[in-house]
Amino acid sequence: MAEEQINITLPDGTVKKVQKGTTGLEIAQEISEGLARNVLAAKVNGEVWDATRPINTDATLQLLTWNEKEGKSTFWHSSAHLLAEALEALYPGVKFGIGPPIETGFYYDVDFGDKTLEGSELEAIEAKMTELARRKNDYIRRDISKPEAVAFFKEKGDEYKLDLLEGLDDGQITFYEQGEFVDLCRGPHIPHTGFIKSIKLLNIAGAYWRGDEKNTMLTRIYGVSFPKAKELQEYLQMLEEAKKRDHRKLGRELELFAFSEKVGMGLPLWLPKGTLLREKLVAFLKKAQDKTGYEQVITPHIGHKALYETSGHYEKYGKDSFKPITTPNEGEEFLLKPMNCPHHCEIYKVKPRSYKDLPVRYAEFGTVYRYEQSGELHGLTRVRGFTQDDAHIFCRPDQVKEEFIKVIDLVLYVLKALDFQQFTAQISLRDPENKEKYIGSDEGWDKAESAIVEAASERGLDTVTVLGEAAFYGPKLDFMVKDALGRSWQLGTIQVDYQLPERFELEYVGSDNQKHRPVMIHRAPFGSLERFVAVLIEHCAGNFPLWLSPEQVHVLPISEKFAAYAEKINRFLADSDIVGSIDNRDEKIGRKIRDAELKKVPFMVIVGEKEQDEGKVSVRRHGQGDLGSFTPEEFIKYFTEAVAASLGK
RNA sequence: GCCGACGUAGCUCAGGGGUAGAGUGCUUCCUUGGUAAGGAAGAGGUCACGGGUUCAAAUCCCGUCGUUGGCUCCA
Repeated sequence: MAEEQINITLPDGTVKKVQKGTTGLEIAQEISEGLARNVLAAKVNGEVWDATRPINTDATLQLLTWNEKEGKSTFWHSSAHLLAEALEALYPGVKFGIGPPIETGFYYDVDFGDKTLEGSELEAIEAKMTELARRKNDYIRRDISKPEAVAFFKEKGDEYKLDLLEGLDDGQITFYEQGEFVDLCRGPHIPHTGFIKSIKLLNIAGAYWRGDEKNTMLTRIYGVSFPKAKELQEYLQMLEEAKKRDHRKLGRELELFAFSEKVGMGLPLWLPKGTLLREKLVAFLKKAQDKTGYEQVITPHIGHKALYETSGHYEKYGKDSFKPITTPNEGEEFLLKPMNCPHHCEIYKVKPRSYKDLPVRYAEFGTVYRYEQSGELHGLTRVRGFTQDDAHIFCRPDQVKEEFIKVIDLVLYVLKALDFQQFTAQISLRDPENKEKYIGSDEGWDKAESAIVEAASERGLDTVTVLGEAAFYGPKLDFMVKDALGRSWQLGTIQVDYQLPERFELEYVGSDNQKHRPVMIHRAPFGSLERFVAVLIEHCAGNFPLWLSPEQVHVLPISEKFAAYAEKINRFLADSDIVGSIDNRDEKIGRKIRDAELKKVPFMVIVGEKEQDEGKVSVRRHGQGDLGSFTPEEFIKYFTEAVAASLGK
């Protein structure tokens, strides 16, 4: 019987005629053996398939290798199955949750019953995985009926897989099998385990089944794997490098901030250099805000409980917050300020407003306190006391979009000035399935959400939209930036709010002489100074832009004989607003230079006999070395230009 | 808050049932120097805290606190 032929279109446009039922891998073999050895999966008509799955219709085909993102994730997904196989071999009777690939690597959620898995056991599991990988077991896909699948996992006693099966339709269910291990899985997978050459199980964590804290906590094992041993080494080295940028380490080394058990967890202490850095950031933003019509206000650190009851924050967060502060007056309760918006609403209300006054923009570097869960605290990125670069814009409904766009521009200006090239603009909307989590009318929400979407698209932002990430009173546009280890943090945020003006009964008189409700825009370009500084430290590895550096120059006398001249130079620099200090330790110049380099001080000014006689200074730049001899005036000029360059980036 | 790991000198870490060690930093002295570590001496630790086991605990066990990797949360 003549076999049916199908047309396979390759990415370069060539069309191959092959027999129906040919696999991606077989086509790869026709192209070259070398390619076939590296094919992990096949993208058939835009869908990622097993390379070994027969193709039965005309199709476009892209062969996926380690170089493609989908190739990697297929590889890691298969690695997760390999982990499960090893676990089942070593710990018979364990039950499995889910085991997906992640951005880098994979994990598997496992229920070990009463046993706790210790970190020391990971090595043995890795060894078992390697052993199983060497067997080059095929990953075999099998369609299975729902009753059969249910029977299989009932027999096995795996309630998690049964739970997953409940959500699947009969006819859509597939099993994958490699070696002794069978899993409920949509696939796709790599052809066989032999591709997995190098495995590292990184850590153990707890994770709730289906992400719900009411459910059982499973043991999550994170790992990463590679087709070559060298790549694992490189990856581990990259992790080591990333650790060097950790803001917690650099914060200590550069004496920027500290924590104290006695003060309390999550309550950062800003050291002099950190404070200077922070104040420079504040001055920078204030200047930008002054130009765009903001007015600074100051509000107290506590407020009547009733203030937050009005705003709705107390109902939403009261249980899990710092408890109210009581007073000698019976029944009087104040809350430590967890956000500035209610205070700013009250400022808006100090006088009647005309439509001609709007928008008003109240800005405050407002320190707030939130009782974050202890397990959430993390360096400066998640703390219990922090300062928001907050502002609230009160405007007419017809001004919302324009104001929102202006704020986007301000945020982009800030990110650009600090050289954050890579960020994600995330539109955070409410979860339509869980509307009870939010306050206010559908109408207000719809208006707010569309204002954000329109403003973002008008500015051509490349956005991702996430449902369920909105604040309880309104949707947000969040600017996300990654830390050294690739964890995403929200920095800037802009929020449109129709609810608080309602709750605080904010009004303005329109041109029709009627009372109207203004709209509120909450915004913070840094987000919080704490988190921003943390991410900034990791971003620049402690080498701050010159204008921002809390230690711009070290004056290094060759010996104490030149202490007076060094003092004179230092004063000269200080008069030009250069932040500097003299290293007058009894050390050789080589040592002083080394220490200044390690402290990442941008400029070193070296003064000895030669300089003193000539009335000059020798200049050395961090990471660049000797720049030669300058008169003090020449150096100031050079320095000033360098500052301008660091700002203009 | 939950699961795991960790907690020894300011910092980085070694050690480990018989009352503590290195490097670095710090102090003092010598040295007065030329572009990434000069030399010597000294001070500094209830081995996070509280219980328990033991003749004996920094070491083993339990609890607490803190840090940390995740989960959940994030106004």
